[in-house]
Amino acid sequence: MRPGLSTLRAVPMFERLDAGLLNQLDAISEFVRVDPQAVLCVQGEAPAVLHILMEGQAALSATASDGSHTVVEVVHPVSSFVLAAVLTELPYLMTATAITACRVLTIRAPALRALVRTEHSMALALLGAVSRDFRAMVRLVRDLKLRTAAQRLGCYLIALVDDDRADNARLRLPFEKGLLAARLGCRQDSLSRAFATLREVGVETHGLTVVLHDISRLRAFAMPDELSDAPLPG
Amino acid sequence: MRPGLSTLRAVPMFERLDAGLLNQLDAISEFVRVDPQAVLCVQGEAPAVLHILMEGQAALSATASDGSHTVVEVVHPVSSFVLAAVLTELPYLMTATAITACRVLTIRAPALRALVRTEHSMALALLGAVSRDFRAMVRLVRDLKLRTAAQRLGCYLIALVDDDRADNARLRLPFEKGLLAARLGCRQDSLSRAFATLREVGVETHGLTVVLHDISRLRAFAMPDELSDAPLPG
DNA sequence: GCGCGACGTTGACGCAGGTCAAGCCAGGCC
DNA sequence: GGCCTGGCTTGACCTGCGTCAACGTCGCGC
Repeated sequence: MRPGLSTLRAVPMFERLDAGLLNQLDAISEFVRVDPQAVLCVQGEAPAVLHILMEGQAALSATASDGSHTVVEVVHPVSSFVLAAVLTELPYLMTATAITACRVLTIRAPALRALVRTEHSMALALLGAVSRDFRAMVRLVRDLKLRTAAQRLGCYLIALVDDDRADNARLRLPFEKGLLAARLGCRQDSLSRAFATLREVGVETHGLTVVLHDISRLRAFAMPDELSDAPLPG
Repeated sequence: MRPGLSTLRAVPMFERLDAGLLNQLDAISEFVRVDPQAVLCVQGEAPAVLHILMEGQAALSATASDGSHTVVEVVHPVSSFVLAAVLTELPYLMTATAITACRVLTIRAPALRALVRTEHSMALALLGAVSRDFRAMVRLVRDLKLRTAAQRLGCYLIALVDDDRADNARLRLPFEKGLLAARLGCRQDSLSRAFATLREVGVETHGLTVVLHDISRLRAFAMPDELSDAPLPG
């Protein structure tokens, strides 16, 4: 099914494009439903389409030749993935799997590349998108090397609080802890231990609801970045 | 000092640009010598210039607010760094330090962004460059999570061998082991142990010269990627 | 020759986090 | 009610690697 202009305009990297271009995009796109556990693309294959996740959650994971694998990123709406592979025409570096039921916008790679080549505004839009993706990866590397799982969890919780000034908050995790663990780059067991560690800095959990009793203490423990590129999606 | 067209053409991402554009680039660039230990840009500052390393080695490192820091990448000629920061106009995520004496091409950020906005071919050139950078970061994350230091070292050594078919080789490390350790994302101590581990799969070292007695065994141990985006620079 | 410093190696130790297994709790179904 | 299943937690254990310290080696200036 064609996505239509309103759907395309809901994609941040396309929001500045004019209607003519959106129509061209519409002509090379499909808007599809995807079942949980479905595989959207496979590491090592040549990129056929650009994916933009509109609803649901997907995991990007890498597999080594001995079969061990790791979740590199959890994608939330609305954001694209495998953009760099599509632009360079090089094989996907990761396998994308739907975690929940998803709605995904797929854009045919060769046609998209043609559009980039002819349309300057499209090139600029994608340039911004890849640059932001790149920075997200740099942050990820930095997080993995400089922070413990408990600190990463702390940063995540702090980012979930709307009010910057509040010193305590009650919030609800947007998804199951297994998925949260993947997002934070650790196993579920370790996430459990991380929550246990955070209890000492005033974090209380009951299922998916979390109470932060002392955000400044939590902040001192987790050392979140002063500034982030973009609001955290979930 | 102005770099001149021949220098600009030596930069892979600029090699396809026409002379007019290169002249415009030349007008907004400087070609500078940098002493070892000099700081090229500082994490958290707004990006003033794009850097392109023409000679020497530089380290990109990230620092947490508690002062701990880590080398994210070692840059080799000829490649740019902090491109994404320049394009998004967001603060540098890393600090760049010259490891050896370097020659660096710097391009003023606002003028470069203006050029990107008006010149389609420039936008395309940078789009390719950021995409490749992005993929390099994905590989880095995957390496950190799926391979041990010894395996990373093994992959590195295998990549240094010119002849794919050879089953043994003698080679010389292109720089000191301390720097190699940074490149592989570990301390020098761990690199030493990694070399010790590789002895069991037929790797012999004498100072900077390394002898690989059984590349297929080494390959089985390190599990290098079948395909790489680009030849390894060093 | 001597001392000295840079580089490199090795051993002892600690910590973060992966793995495995057991246990706990809640919901759904019979 | 009993039972199963799936999410979550906990404990025991192990491994990879960072840290610290000691030591070997090479090259340099004296």
